[in-house]
Amino acid sequence: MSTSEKSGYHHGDLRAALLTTAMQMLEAGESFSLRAVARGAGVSATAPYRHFADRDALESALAGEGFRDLRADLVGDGELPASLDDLAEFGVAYVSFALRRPALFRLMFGTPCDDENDERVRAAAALNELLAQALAQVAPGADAGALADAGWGLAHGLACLYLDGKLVAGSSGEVEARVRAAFAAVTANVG
Amino acid sequence: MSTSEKSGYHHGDLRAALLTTAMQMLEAGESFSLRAVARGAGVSATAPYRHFADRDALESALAGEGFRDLRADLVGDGELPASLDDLAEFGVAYVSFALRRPALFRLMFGTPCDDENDERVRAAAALNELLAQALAQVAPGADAGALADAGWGLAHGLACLYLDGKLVAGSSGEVEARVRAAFAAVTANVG
DNA sequence: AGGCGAAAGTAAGCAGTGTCAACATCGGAG
DNA sequence: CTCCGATGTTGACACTGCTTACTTTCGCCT
Repeated sequence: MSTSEKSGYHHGDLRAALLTTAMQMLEAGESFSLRAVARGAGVSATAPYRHFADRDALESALAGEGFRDLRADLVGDGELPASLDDLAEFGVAYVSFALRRPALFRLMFGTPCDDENDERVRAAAALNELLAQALAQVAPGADAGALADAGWGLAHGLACLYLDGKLVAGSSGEVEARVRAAFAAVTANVG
Repeated sequence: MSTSEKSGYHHGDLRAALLTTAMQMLEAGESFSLRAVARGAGVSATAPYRHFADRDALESALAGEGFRDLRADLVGDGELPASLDDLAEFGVAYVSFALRRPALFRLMFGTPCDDENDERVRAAAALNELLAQALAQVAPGADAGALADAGWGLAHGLACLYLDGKLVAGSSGEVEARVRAAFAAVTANVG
């Protein structure tokens, strides 16, 4: 009870509270409105405008969190992939993230990106760099750029297609298996 | 002037007119509203409800058109790909479609799919089947399913990433080149 | 301590949206 | 010719993002 509800008028840390409730709505349901977020934080409809320029700014902040979380998921055990098999696990983790937090994933990628939000751009760039490093380490000989594009593209594409139900699998275990198979089919003799 | 404006009250072929204006808005700007579409067709705000259950139904119909158009683009010259190089051209065409008609592409894939729209589902399935056929023909020996997943996933992922600006290229020619390179990096020794 | 400016919140309101219910109009089958 | 069902219209409701103007509170300076 350090940074919360001090007086009833001034919230204490509204910005964080708004991000939290917005993220919860994203995880639970699907869409959210600024007004609903404000309501959830127990605050008037226009209060969020003291902390976010507009709806897009809130969404960008959430997307930034999303990129950091995704990066954390990918790098989970703290090691970059050292082999092509490890690379496939990157893909599996990427797709799992998308399926586990679909609304967030859509927010991160589905929206036309306003490239004016520093935090969001930086978080996305960090993710990009992580993938490039991983790829370069796995296949030092090959065309690193093209391979990085392909790796990210494949993971991202599978994530989107499973998310949209364009590709269908019964269980999450089956999804993982098929993602591994797709990576295997393609990395068969690379490097 | 065969199927248009007969009396001023009854439109003649509102459903088609709505789809046309909605598609035009999609091509030109970004988003559209049911009301704006109705306005564009010169009709009251609620008239569309005689032809579409709700906004989603209109969007699904547009998405259906999109899937058919995409299929036509991919199969343009009338031939399925006979080699891996041809397959890369599939990917190039896929990405080009996404970049040429971004709003439509987002509508087709970005929206949580309501799988109750027959037309849309059928159109998407047709596209899926086309890709599977193509892949099976190119690499008859390999794991056809996994390869089809990988091919579609790679094309789709690159399309999304370029569309969102997560991958950046100066000209459309450069995009094409990088898509080809990504496919090449990955299909190097497949089959 | 006290007061004062800025920060953080509220209230009222505008334009726009998706959708519903009730009403108007017209073309075509009987 | 008449009437009925398909097609369009009007009006309204609840909701949204956002602006403007007002109020409350915090914290710093003297």
